[in-house]
Amino acid sequence: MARKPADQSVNREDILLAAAEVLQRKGFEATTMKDIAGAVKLTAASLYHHFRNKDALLLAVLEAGLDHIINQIEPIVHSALSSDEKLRQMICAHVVGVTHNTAVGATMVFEIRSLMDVKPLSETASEADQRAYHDFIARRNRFFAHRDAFEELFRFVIREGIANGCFRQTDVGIFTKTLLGAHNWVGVWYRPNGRLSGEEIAAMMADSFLRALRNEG
Amino acid sequence: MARKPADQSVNREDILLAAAEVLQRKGFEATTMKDIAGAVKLTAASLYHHFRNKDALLLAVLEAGLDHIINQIEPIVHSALSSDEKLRQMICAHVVGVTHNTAVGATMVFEIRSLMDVKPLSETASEADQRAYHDFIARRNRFFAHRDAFEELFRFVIREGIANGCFRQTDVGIFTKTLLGAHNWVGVWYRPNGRLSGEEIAAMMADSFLRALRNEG
DNA sequence: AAAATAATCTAATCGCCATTAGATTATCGA
DNA sequence: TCGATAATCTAATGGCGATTAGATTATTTT
Repeated sequence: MARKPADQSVNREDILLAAAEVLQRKGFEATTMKDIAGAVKLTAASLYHHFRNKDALLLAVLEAGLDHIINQIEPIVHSALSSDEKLRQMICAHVVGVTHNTAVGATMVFEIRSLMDVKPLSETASEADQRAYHDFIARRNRFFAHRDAFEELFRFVIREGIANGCFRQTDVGIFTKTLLGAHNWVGVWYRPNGRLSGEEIAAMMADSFLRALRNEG
Repeated sequence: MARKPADQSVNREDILLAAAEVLQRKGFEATTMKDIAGAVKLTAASLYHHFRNKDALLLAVLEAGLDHIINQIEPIVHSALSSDEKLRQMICAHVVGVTHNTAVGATMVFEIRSLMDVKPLSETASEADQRAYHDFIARRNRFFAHRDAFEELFRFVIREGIANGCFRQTDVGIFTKTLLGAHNWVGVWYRPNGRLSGEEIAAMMADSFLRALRNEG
């Protein structure tokens, strides 16, 4: 059967973490396979043992990051808390998540475009390449859908809060975009040794957005 | 003396606008000189008549975008309006600016990193290259300073509003980052034929942020 | 019209980078 | 210990893309 991986060999997850760091620093297009390989002390060729190609590697980084944050936020949505407390916790979880791994956070923000313009398959592609390509596209579309679902979690709670009178009447779509834009941007400017911790920043942001949303009185 | 440019020849500004559009669509690293040249019906080589190299072209795009938005916002800061009215107008001007030219807006957000890792000059560089390089670096640093000054306009008005009791006590730095993150993100999701106009979106966002900031009562 | 300069082109060059081919080495299960 | 498979390596390949060299064409000034 499958052999148990040796302790000193590099595994998929090591590569994903290192790749996120490099991708944040240089951006997808400017990052070479050699850069990523170097970050885990491999040669570029060795990466192809773990990932089909550069696009697949990027997608894997993004998937891992998205899964992680969704797993943190979904339970809050389905809890028995009040809508405003839900939203507060969701904002904190998201912002703290971004500050705890700015690499993945920033990659999620900046490198998604690179997924969009994957070059079409050449005419003369083998059967196997065709299949691999379609698998990739399907997987990518699943990722985008997953990403929309993430945003929908926020919309859901805001809608709920408006319905039960906790929040004022407002345009849910715009408010959600405003919220997520602010969150995403944290990954750009946050510095681990800065004046404030991720938790402090998260609390302040949650405070502001709840003031913006809560009903008067 | 300098010849007056012919009407049918492509000028600097045509190139900047076209370049911003291409850069938004593909990102700096993925954009080739040929792409940009094609957008104004030139060959790649011809671009070098107008710009020293690709980095200089990017910098010129960013400078133009930043100048434009600063020119819109600076007068508001120095007007006689109340702090909250100033902030409302600044938010609207910024967001509308972003929606009116998403190309420049998104480029400002996404491509600045490319300016940061400009490769250092090779050892064997000519006198002229040395000078050109240092000019470029100086110009880039001026751009970054200019960008900080833009952010400072918002901080200034918020501080002022807190001082005169118009706004609640809050962390000015964090609030400003929150605000600008939300604004910048608009360039990512806004679509000209979407449900709402840039002006409508701007008004809603300004409304939310002013609720977040205003003193109670 | 002649000289000067601006704008553009065609045709290299040169290097880098994703990807592949084909070993080689390490680890595990039997 | 043997065979299988995983993990890694070295050494191409093939193409693309920024940049340059050197014409060529267009426009303006005198």
